[in-house]
Amino acid sequence: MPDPKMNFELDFHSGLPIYTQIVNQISGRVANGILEPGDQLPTVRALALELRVNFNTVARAYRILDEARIISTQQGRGTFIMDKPPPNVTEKLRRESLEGLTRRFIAEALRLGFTQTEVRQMVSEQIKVWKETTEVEE
Amino acid sequence: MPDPKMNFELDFHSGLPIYTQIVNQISGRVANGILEPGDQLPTVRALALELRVNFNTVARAYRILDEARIISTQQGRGTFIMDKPPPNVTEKLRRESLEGLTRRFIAEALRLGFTQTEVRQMVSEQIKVWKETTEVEE
DNA sequence: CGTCAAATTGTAATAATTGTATCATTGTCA
DNA sequence: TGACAATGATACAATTATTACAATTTGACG
Repeated sequence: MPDPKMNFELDFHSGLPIYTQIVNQISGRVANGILEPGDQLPTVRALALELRVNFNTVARAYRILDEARIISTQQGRGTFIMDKPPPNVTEKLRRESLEGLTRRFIAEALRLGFTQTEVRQMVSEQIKVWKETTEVEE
Repeated sequence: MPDPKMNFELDFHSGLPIYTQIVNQISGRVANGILEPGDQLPTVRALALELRVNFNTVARAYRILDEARIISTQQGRGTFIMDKPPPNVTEKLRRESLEGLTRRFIAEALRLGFTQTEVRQMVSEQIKVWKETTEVEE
């Protein structure tokens, strides 16, 4: 039985690429709350079968959604809706959120026996790496 | 009760295979002395249950660690930490462990929409706070 | 103490499921 | 026609599922 949350309507004559239509429909369902964090999406092959398209096309859509951090694709496990990024919340809450995340990271690193210097250096290094691999940012 | 030495954090979104993450986290704890020679690791089935993965995946990680002489798996008995690897190896393992931990933190923070600058500043701030509350360090 | 059965632990093999990577084909449009 | 995007075909890697098995420990029982 096809997933009721997934009854897509593809328009093969719209000129819009199929993978784009899949991306739009999934992200739309996420935005509407029909798909919620943790929900598992159909496998690339199952959805491809349902939509009568090649599974590579579905995989391409999933990859785009994965890069957009909307879903999480996990080889051998499946694909799942990611947690929503924090809604537009007050600057105070935003800061507290980051503070908690950072405190847990620091505490864990120090608990594991790393020095403050090591942690600082690694953070700088990894931020630099991230910047290089993601082009423009901030 | 989960083993306090074993509170792993798997990142199913990192692209790194699960078994690799398990290998890195265990070898990192060994390199840092959190896990000491003779310590018993959770059984493959127990750790698999805790991490919500198949026990074959844990067994694969244990097998790799066993071949690297970091742990000793003994059928019917369990798995135990072997002697600490030589310093040049532990240094490598230590670094890789911290790198993984840091990458997960940075990825999560940036995913939540924080900028690199915000992350950098918060890390500096929290390290300073930690230093003040724990007196001597390093 | 000695013995045996059950439980526990790691090992192994195999198949199925899932996403990934790469290249080939098709089709559209300038 | 030629270039490029979209799609298809194929092979591959990671994980899961299932099952069976061997070594060891544990505990009951005499």
